[in-house]
Amino acid sequence: MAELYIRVAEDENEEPMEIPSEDDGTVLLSTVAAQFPGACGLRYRNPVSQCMRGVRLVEGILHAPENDWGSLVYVVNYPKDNKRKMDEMDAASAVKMKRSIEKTSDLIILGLPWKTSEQDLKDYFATFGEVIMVQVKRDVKTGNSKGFGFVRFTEYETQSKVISQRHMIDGRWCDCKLPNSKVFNQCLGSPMRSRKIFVGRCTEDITTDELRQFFMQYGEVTDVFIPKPFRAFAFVTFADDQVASALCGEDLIIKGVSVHISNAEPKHNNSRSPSLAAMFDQTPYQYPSSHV
DNA sequence: GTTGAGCGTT
Repeated sequence: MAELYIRVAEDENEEPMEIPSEDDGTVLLSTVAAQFPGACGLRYRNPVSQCMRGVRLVEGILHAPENDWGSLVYVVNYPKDNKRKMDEMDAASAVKMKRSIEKTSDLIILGLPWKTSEQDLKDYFATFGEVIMVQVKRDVKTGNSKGFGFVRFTEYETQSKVISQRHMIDGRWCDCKLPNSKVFNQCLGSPMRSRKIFVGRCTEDITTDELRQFFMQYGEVTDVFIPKPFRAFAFVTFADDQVASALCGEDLIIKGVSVHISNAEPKHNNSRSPSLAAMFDQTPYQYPSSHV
């Protein structure tokens, strides 16, 4: 599809602005946000049904309905807590609620045969339900399996079933459990008022632009930082601390990689996380009063 | 080129 411009407006009755598409016909959310700061998506009125329809958004990329943007006017979506008069807590509690009801987690698989590959894992676990991520942990130098890995399912019922039994994989009995990091996270108390999140388990091919485009869907992103040289983590700062705290504890999938979101800790700090310190120490962790 | 309880390059 040749490069073209699509018509975007704040509101159906406002004058539209022309916004460029990419070579493949998609439109980047970041392009929209450049003109409409805080935008998190697009919608349009379907000429046939007269209903508003949402535009497909995958990892920061907006896809044309029916592969053709046409001459329709697309209307900007904003995060609910920006536009509507919602209670202060709603954005955060909505995510937390969703998580507590039926949110899947990465599961650790212990005892894998050395030869088992990610494809083997995917083939095996697909018999239980839809798999959205598998990993075999390997020695970075030799590439040899460390004998354990991770799996993530779409459906919570699938996860429950998989946890409830042992698994014969390539001739060995393996256990699937909630990883320790998860168990601790469930004990996390009140979130701190930080607008910055720590994005752990990043791979080297994930760029700052991709992080920005991905996290835009949750709220306005004001900063992305990736340490160099590569250290497998990044920081993302939102305009709204509610968005940041709502994401803490989540495992999100970016470019097929499961990254882990936690609160960005203060720089000078002992190696133990606040939640661990709070659990094992008598003295509660003191959150810093001013922290960006 | 080995191994067999564990926990994902903060």
